Amino acid sequence: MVVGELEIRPTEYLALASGRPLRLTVRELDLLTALAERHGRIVSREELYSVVWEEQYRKADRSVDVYIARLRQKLDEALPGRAYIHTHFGFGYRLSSD
Amino acid sequence: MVVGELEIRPTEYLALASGRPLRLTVRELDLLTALAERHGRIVSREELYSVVWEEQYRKADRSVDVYIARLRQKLDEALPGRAYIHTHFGFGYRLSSD
DNA sequence: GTGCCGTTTTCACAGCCTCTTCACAACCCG
DNA sequence: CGGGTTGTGAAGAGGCTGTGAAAACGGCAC
Repeated sequence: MVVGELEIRPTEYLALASGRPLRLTVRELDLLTALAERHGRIVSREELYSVVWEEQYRKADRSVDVYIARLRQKLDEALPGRAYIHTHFGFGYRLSSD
Repeated sequence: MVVGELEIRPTEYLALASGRPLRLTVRELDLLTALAERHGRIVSREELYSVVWEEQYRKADRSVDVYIARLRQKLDEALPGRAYIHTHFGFGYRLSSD
């Protein structure tokens, strides 16, 4: 699965940025995978939470936001200046290479 | 849902003008969706308010008017010169492509 | 069991964005 | 004209998001 300079191989628990492996935790990789499977689309917190955490989203839960922040940090370390994860206020997040 | 050069996909939180995504807020998208679902018909403020705000319309509330103005601005940026939202004095608003 | 260590979850606060309301201008119609 | 209706910029309040840090959790070695 490829999005811009990102390549994700969920079956190998592996994510690459410009060919270099990212050091991600399980949750981080699951979240990135969920976004990558839906790249270009806006995905709600509800959908992300239900897919990654495999349980009903409790409103006011901030887990998704916290992990989005961590992914952004790691992606920015690997690929400075690129903005892969976009926030859509009131809707959710979107992964894309532009 | 298509009206002229507008395409609206509420389930994806997305509205396109000539294929390009519009940057809308939640309320703006809800209002545009409500108008699009009724395109070609005159829709009263009461109806728009009850659908989008999900509560009883208080007369003299100007929220609908303010959001119509914002939608017009954003639609005109995306599709200059086109007039999609028409005012029917004393009755309400109507969305159409002519 | 106990201690360690990396991960996950929760909390708190700051900053930002949107929504609502207001005020005044412009407009419509008798 | 005159009175009601609509257009719209601006501002404050409230809600949403970003994020560092603390607390809770869980696996592993001893």
